[in-house]
Amino acid sequence: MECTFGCFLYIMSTPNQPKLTFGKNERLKSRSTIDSLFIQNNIIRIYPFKLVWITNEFDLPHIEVGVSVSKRIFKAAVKRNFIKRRMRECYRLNKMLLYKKIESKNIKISFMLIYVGNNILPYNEFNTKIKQLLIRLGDIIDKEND
RNA sequence: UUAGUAGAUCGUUCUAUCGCUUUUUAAAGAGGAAAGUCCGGGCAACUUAGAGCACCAAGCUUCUGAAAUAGGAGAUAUCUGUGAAGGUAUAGAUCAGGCAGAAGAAAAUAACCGUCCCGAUUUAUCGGGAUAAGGGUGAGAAGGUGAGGUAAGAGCUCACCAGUCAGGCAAGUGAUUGUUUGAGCUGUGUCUCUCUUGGGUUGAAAGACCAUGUAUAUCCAAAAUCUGCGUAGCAGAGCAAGGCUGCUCGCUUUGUAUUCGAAAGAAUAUUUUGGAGGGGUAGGUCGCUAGAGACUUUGAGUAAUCAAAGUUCAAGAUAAAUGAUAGAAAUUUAGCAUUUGCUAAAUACAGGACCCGGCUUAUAGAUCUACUAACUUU
RNA sequence: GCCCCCAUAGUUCAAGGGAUAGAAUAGCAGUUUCCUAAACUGUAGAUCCAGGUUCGAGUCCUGGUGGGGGCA
Repeated sequence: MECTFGCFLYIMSTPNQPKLTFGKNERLKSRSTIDSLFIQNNIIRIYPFKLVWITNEFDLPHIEVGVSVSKRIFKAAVKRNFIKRRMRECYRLNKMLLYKKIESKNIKISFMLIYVGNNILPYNEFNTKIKQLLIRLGDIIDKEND
């Protein structure tokens, strides 16, 4: 509650920023990039998430995100959908953290969020953990490009 | 009132902010099972000269249905339940064939014990025969009870009862039921077998279309070991074949290989370069949502269902949308308090993936109809 | 999404519907040895779950549960 309220204030205070959307072109879809992503195998782990990422050169600063939950751990399709929706929602609300870092660079970052936990955590934990993940990913990309 | 049985229905609602998918830019956006993928169909591709056998499935009657291991209404037998009800089975062969562990004398043309007769002698045993009334076993033991009959017995005979088969009469569309006549016809289960009906295979990752890059079938043209200088040839290196020789080193000739030819050359094959070019990978588009549709009313029918009239149709994603947060209300449960409030908790099973019809399984809670049992009151 | 297969001792595998479900190995106890190993003897341990058919199911039928594989 606290968090969403904060985000809302952030938007109101800086109206020139782009909207917090998460449309079709921001999703990770192509099979070949996913394959190469898992071959490179750059991993960041913060329980209950795992993040696999890769960078490419591109005309604009651009980010592609995919989301995944194992069928082994959660058998019911309802639970899997629920987790994926929450992950997408949390990414959508916090994605400015990453976009700020790569504003001036022509890079395409594509990464995949994988849920590794055994049970469903409450919404606040989702939010804080995904924030941590995005901040750490931004730092790593900064170092590599400088 | 409590506990049940059968059938039918619903399966949280509203507001605000930030988003997602489709597209007509203004709307719409997940179920009764969307699930399991157990049946059946549409649709698509493949195979297609026709027929039969094999194989698989179903098997009481009748109606419905596009069809079905589907549904409705019934029939008979049997099991469960006090009951309302529910489960299961039911084509044919009294006359085809096989099998039935252990137990038991014996599991089907029955003689172990027993009963009876005859003979023998060692006088309490042996041998030969007759006999299914009695005996333990077992899921199942040669229809049951009584009388006659007999050496002893036996459907051997008779009466009654139960069943089977065949015929008649009555009821019913029919399965079947009731009644009557006749035949001494009478063990249980299961499989093979016979008959009738149906079935080609694979599933939207089916299939159709567009097509960048890379490689390449095919066609056309040119060239023929490699490197350097450089476009005339030269130099160097290496390789293959032939010759000299018994063999190696070495020397020498030719230059893509094979065949034809005296030769020039021709044909075929291989490789390279350039051009044309088909299939087709990544990716994309279609298939892809108006259908054996849904709802309401009326009529027919016990019902499944059918007919007519009217109204209405706005999910179409593809690493895969339909959400998140906050607030309010509703329902249930528990506690406090006490008949109306407060507090807390909970609100099931579960998420479309081409579309329909069924079946099966999961499911908090709520509602309606009919019926049953028990208790109470009148 | 569609299609197929499997489930038996701790593990790897057997078992035509028929008596108390078998073998190897691992476990435990004992014998042997100064001790250990090897060897020998004994012992305990199991049909994924729920219904049905049958006189009788590990096996046959139905429905669930779990695991594995294939189709680009």
